[in-house]
Order: sequence, then structure tokens, then C-alpha cells
Amino acid sequence: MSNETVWERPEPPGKPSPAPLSRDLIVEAAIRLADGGGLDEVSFRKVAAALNAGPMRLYGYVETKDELLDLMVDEVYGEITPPPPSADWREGLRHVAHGVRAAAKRHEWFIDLLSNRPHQGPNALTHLESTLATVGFDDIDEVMSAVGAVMAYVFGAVRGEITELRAERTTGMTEEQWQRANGPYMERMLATGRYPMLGKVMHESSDRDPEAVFDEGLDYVLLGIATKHGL
Amino acid sequence: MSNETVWERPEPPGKPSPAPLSRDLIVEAAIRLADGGGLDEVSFRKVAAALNAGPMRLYGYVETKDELLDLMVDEVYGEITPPPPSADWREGLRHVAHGVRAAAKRHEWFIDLLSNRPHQGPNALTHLESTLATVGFDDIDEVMSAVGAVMAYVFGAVRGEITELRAERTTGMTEEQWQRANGPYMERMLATGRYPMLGKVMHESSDRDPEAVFDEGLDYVLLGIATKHGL
DNA sequence: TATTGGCTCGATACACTGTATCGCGATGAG
DNA sequence: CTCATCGCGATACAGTGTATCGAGCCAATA
Repeated sequence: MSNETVWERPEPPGKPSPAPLSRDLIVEAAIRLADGGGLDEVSFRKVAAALNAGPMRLYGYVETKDELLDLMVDEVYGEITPPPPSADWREGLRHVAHGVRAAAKRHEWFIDLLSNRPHQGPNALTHLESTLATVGFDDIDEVMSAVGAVMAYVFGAVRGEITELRAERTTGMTEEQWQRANGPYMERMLATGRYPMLGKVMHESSDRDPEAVFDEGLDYVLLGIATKHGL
Repeated sequence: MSNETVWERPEPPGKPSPAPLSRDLIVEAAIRLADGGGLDEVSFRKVAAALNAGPMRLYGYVETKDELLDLMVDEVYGEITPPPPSADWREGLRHVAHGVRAAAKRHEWFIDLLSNRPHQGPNALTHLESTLATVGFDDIDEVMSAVGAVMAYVFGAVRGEITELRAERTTGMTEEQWQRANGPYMERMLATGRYPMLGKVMHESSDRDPEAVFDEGLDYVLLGIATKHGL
């Protein structure tokens, strides 16, 4: 007869697992889903299913879907390491910029959630605090101005990168396929002769490492700040 | 007996008006709805209703909703006037930056549609062409780099402005109401003592004209470009 | 111990979305 | 006048966020 202990009992099919839930577990699951398949995968039904729960159960922990999205955003802010205190303002801002870029590349949906609501979560505030702190200017208005400009550039640049990245992925994997898909349309456009500069860009420009392009733009901003404030 | 001609026959209530339709009419209606009530107002049903048509009728002119959104975006690009040929690169880029900002403020939904797909509509291409053309650098890579950095900043900055604007509108109309609504939370946060710089910003910084802030950031970028390329 | 109260969970429902399918009705051709 | 064609839109389907409410369980009280 077989009455050995079953160490890993398979869940009875009817009631999969009444695992305890928490905000963090929900946010974690939502992020995992979003990382895997984009923001479309984040619905209360799908998140709940990923946690073996009914959709309505989530409302005990999260008021509304917008709140869940806010929590996801704040979680990403928490992943970004602050600049070391030893860094001067240029190094510090560069550190922050790269941190945001890296986080946004890990979580492509992050950049899509920027327009919804201003980010006032604890992690976002900590992130902002450390960013402000790394810029040691005396005049607080100058600090805000510099940080604001850098952040605006960073968000704009990262969004551009991700949009392009998504487009490539949609059309097909390779650059070559993209050329074949959008080539005819662009060729027709260029053939009209109304876009000489665009033609030059497409034919003569060297396609460079995205990170180098990002850094070059960032350097413009930092250099401009330094020049203007005489640093 | 009354058999006079009825010159203006009221539409029979069942069939309001079989007005002819076109892509442009549809896009125009969609933009009007979006301007009035945000992107949420743009659904095939609502757009069609605004044109006295059934929802399915639109599919004769527009393949999919994403296409409609693309058309709306391109229409906005068409509203932005190119810089005058006489402008040097700084004036030209400033002109473009202000044009984009103004357009995005007229159509707050515009900035939300940037992440979806790269903008390859005819108006967007024309816009890009004139932007490239206004930067008369010899090296095409330098042109791209400068234009890319400026556009990244502009989109990031404008998005920030609009996000803030929306937040103010959501919480309530006035700044004072906002203070009362979010004040307690922020005060509690600041009271922890973990955000000294943030506290300084909130208490000591002068709240300046958004356009001046935008211009200052833009000047950083332009100044950086000029300095780096020795102009 | 029996009962009752409360609370947690999720099934159901509602209004809405984008879009596929298909039948009706008007319009043009023979 | 009849027939065919085709554009339109009613209907349907799968999905969304979320309000409502009933069932079931757990704990405390009689």
C-alpha cells in the first residue's frame, strides 16, 4: 500500500490556492505581465489570474487601475540607484540619466505612463530628491532649471528610442525587413524631391550606436548648463 | 388640398442625413472631439455619431483606429508653420520648438500619441524636412544630432507641462485647491526630513512663467550645441 | 455547542471599447 | 419593371474597468 507523504501536493483543481495577497504581490505580478507583453497584458482580470484570484479580489488592495499603474511606475523609480555623493553635478546628472534610460529599457511600458499623472510616489520623490541633491548649485531656481531641462531631454530621448525600437519590432525583426516594408513608401516620398534633407539623412548619415547618440544629446544639455552658469 | 412644395423638408427622424463622408471630415470630427474632451472621446461610435453616421461606416474610409490616430497626429503637424528661410539655425530651431509647443497646447492629446508609432505622415515628414533644412551644418550627422536633441527636449518638456496642467485641472481649478488636496500628503512627506532639497524647492523657489522655463531649457540645449560645434 | 454576525471573495451585470460578419434596402442597369 | 450590386449599419463577440450583491467561512457570543 502507498501512504508515503506527498511532499508537493498538487493543488486540488477546484480551488487553486488561496494564497494571501498584498499590494506588493499585485504590483509585482502586473510588472511581470507588462514586461512580458506590454501594457495590454495589464488588466485586472489577467493580473488576478496570474495570482490565482478573481478579478474583484484586487479591489481590496488597489482602489483603481490608475492606482495600480501609479504603483508600477513608483516601483520602477525604486530600481534607479541614486548618484554617489562624491559625484559632481555633471557626473551626478549623467548617472541619473543613464539610470532612467536603463530602467525604461527594462520596462518599456514605463515611458508610456509618464503622461498620465505626475509622479509623487515615495520612490519617485526619493529619486527627485537625490537628483536635486547631486546638483550643488546655490540658487535653488538654477537647480530646478537644470534638473528640469535634463529630465525633459532624458524622457524625450528615451521615448524616441523606445518608439523606434517598437516600430522595428512591429514591422519585423531586422533592419532589412523594415527597409523592404517601409522602403517603397519612403522611396516614393523621397522621389518627389520635396525632401532633400531627409534624403541626405537616409542615404548619407551613418547609423550610430543609440547610446552614443543619447550621450551626445545629453552632453549638449550639460554643456549648455555649464556654459550659461559659468561652470 | 395642400400640395405645395416643401422647400426644406425636415429630415425624417429615422434617417438623419446621408451626408457624404471623407477621411478629412472624419479626422476633423475626431480632432474636435479630442480637443473637447480628451482622447477618451475618440471612439468610432462617438466620431461616427458626431457625423450622423453609424460606427461601421467609418471603416470605409479608415482601416483601423490606430490609423485614425495617425491621421490626427499628422494633421497637427500640418498646423505647425516652418521656420522662415532667412532664419539662422538657432532662430529656426527656436521657431520649431515654439511651434510644437503651441500645437501641443492646442491639442493636449497630441503628446500622448507620440509613443505609439513613429510619425511618417506627409505633414510630419515636411515638418522634419524643414527642421533639418533650417540647421545649415555641413555635416549631416551633426544636423541630425542637433535636431534630435532639440526635439527630444521639446517633447519631454511639453509633456511635463501638459501632465502638470492636467493634474491641476483634475484636482480642482485653482492652485490653492491643489495645495489643500495634495498638501497634507506632501507635508507629511517633507516632515520626514528625508527630502530637504524638495522642501527647499517647494518653499523657496519662485514659481515662474512656464514659457520662460521652457525657453531657458531650450537655451541650454542650443547653447550646448553652439559651444560644442564652435559656433 | 449552536447560532449569529460580519467579512471576504467572486459571480454576475453594465456600459463601453474595436472590429468581423452579414442582411437589408436603396440605387443603377438591362 | 426586374434584377443585381453595393454601401450601410444592426448585430455579435471578445475584451475592458468596476458596481452590486449573494454565498460561504470564520469567529465570537449565548
